[in-house]
Amino acid sequence: MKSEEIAKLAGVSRSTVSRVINNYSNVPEKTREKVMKVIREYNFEPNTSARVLAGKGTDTLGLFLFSIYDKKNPYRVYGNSYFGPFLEAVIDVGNYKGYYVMVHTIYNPSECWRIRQTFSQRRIDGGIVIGTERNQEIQSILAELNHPLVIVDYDPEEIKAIMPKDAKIAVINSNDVKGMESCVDELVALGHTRIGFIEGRDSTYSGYVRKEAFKRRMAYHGLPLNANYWLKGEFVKTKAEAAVKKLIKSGDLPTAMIACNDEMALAAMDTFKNHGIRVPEDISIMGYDDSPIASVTRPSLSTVRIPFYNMAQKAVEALSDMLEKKATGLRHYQLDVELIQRESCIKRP
Amino acid sequence: MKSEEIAKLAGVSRSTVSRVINNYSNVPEKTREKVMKVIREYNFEPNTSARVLAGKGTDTLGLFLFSIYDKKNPYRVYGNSYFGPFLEAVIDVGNYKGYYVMVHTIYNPSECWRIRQTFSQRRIDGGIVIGTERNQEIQSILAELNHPLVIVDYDPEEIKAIMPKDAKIAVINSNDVKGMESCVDELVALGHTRIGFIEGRDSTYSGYVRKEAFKRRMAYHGLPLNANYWLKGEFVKTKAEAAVKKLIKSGDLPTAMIACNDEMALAAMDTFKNHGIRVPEDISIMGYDDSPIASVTRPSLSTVRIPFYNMAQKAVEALSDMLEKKATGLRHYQLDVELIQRESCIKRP
DNA sequence: GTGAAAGCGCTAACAT
DNA sequence: ATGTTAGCGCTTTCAC
Repeated sequence: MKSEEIAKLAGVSRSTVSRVINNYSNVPEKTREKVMKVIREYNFEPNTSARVLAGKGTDTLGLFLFSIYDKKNPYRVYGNSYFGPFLEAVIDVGNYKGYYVMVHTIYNPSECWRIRQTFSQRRIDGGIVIGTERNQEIQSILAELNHPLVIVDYDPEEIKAIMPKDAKIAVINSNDVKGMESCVDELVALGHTRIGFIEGRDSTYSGYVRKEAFKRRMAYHGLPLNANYWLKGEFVKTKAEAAVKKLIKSGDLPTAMIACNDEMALAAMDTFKNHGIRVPEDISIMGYDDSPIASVTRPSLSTVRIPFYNMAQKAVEALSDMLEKKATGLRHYQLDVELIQRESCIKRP
Repeated sequence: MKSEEIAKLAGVSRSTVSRVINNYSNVPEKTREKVMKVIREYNFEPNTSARVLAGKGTDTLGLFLFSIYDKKNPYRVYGNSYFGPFLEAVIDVGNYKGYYVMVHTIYNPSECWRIRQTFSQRRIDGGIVIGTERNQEIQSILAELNHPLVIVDYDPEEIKAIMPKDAKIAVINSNDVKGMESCVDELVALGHTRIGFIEGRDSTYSGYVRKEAFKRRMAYHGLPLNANYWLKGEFVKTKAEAAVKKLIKSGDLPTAMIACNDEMALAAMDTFKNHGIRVPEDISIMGYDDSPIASVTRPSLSTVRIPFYNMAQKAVEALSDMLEKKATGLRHYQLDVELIQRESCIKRP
């Protein structure tokens, strides 16, 4: 079924059918209804490719998830507390606003060209990128991209530096400084002074900001940074586990630790428990993200809640604004976070 | 940049560029290289809409997730153990095979038309549907659909009945009979005789099959079905919680319960614990799915592992086979499941 | 207010 | 082996 047949059946021309489909104002109600009747009767839907080729948008958004996880692990993206709820929200809000959503996973900076390809093939009108690490590949893609794009978790200053002035781009972050400060403050309030830290990744904006915020907040409270208590976890379970084992072997433990995500916090809890070190009695553990597991594990995990759903919502809205030309240039949104007190952090023993 | 410009720069005609892009055999290596050089230099990507309009496929798969969850809950799909890993795997395997993946969430049978629309607009070549309940809407969509489709968790007999004989369709299930039988067998082996059951949804194929399998296996072991131990959970946390509360209030508890998914099992565990009933010391709890939370909660959850990743993989492969015309008619695949013994089920007290 | 006709960028049948 | 040409189904100027 094509518009020409609809036209014939309704006794009008293709142009009129097109006008009806696109809600042109200069079609009298009577004609419109006559055409709509035929359209409904035959469940006619215009061919998207033809519309796009003739100049319309695709009404499709591209979502690009950068995964740092092992390709073999079936839960790698959904274990990742970011992606699950975020993806869901993008699809939700996107569909609600009338967009189709195309999803890609990118496992490696060398696959960044997929972003450019998807745009070049005119498959999408705009894109959302999340989980990107800072590297040459993504930077060169961004610098040359001339389509609306939303980047989640990225340094807005760097974007400003590499993007052309008139690029339609939005950056969305959560308040990592406040989040990490509230972690330190909470542990300090509980009487802890020997506080350990499990780093994320420096190449990630949030990983970097959380690390810096931790250092500054510790100094603010006049607390020392003990190199032995500083673990490199890279946001990954196995790395955190290995680092915690080394810490335990050293025989010198802090009374509390902050992990840069829930997954590492969980790995730390399990490792401590397996070595007969009780959580939270012997050591308090603070997570970050408030992923679904945080409330389910025992002891439940004190953590910082990132408003993933709201961030995704904001992302789609920002993209939609840029697509409808309501917005140009660089915009930056920072969403608020919240400390969630649960069982894994208690008063210093 | 369009193929005509590439042609001019390479000193050939558009047809030759097209032949190179589509890997036609009758292009000599020398010409191919000459054209490819220009294509690479300009990062040329052919316009998808034009290709589709000219008769090529979209190389896009549609994934339709039917969610029974509350639209307000940000984790509703990812809390759903099915969707997270499944979605991930479809994107993964799909991308790997060179397909783009478009994802939709459907919250209501009345939104089923979105499936037909996406096909009618020629946005996708084939579709995968998961989580569908049996109802008029989906049946009429299926009956009229003339594109390759994969349905996960659906009654193959019904499909056979409503679909035209030559329809390209595949049904993928996991072995729910075996899964539920192994649950009952395990509890019986642990000495339990008073075994309760938290139902899923009858309108769901897996929900129905698990229920029937439970009844039959109890009879097989000569065990009674106590109406008081039979709870309606509808696969949903809150319903399971309410039903368990009622059970507790009755004062008559079984020594073990089987829930039709992990989420309800978790809700049951929490509810029992909150009422001072110990799991597993006072009552054993068996889940179903082996979602990410199952191994993380304490006590960890004994459950049946559904091979989500493999099912998704199979789904994409089956779809791909149908798209490449290697397969026609109805195919049915049933994947194997595995009982996972953890801490929530122990010998009868 | 409505129709005729050009054109979007590509593929494929045909011609050479 | 390569170029020419006719569409694919729609939108959109331009006439009337």
